[in-house]
Amino acid sequence: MIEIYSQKIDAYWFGIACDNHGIFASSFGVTQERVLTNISSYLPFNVPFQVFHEASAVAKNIIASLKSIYDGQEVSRNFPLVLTRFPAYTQKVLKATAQIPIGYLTTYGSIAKAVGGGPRAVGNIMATNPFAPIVPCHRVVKSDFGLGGYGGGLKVKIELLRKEKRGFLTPKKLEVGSNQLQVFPVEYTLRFLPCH
DNA sequence: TGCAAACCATAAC
DNA sequence: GTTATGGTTTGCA
Repeated sequence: MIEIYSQKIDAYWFGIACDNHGIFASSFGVTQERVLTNISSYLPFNVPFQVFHEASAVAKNIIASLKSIYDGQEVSRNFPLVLTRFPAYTQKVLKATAQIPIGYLTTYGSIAKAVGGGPRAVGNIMATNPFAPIVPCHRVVKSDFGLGGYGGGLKVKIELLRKEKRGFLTPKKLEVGSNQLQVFPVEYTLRFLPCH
């Protein structure tokens, strides 16, 4: 049985769907309804689930981490994401995205270069990211460092990136699989925005 | 700048 | 099987 929990912390609702294997989906947003429908849309249709009013200790803990991520803080914990139900390519893209460190971002095209496939395919996977904000799809932008899109609205994407500013100056390369993923300081995108 | 065409994995039919 | 759909990219005027 998959259990869904949601909880409001400050201005946002955070929610997760999990069982004892791990996390099936996570989400955050302004309204509880939005978060819950979003999460349930990512669940396998043939698996029963139940929405709980009170979060368990484990769930509360994970939700607290989601809030920390939203606040732009470093969260050093291993989230047990259940990825196996997704196509192999989708898994590769999600894993690569998960490796982007705070303070950096990359482009749809860079991910495509690192894991194969094309930029549009990567964009599609970002658009349906079941693990926001654990898999930081807000750290993926266009090749010209324009914002691209964001499920929760571009305002939120900007908000997150601003909080993640760490003052890094130069791009660097990450090892993903047998290839490399180029990442850039978030300032590369923020500098184009008003009042950065 | 702006536009058109190429690109590519998925999901929906 | 086929088609439609993008959170893209690149090239060219």
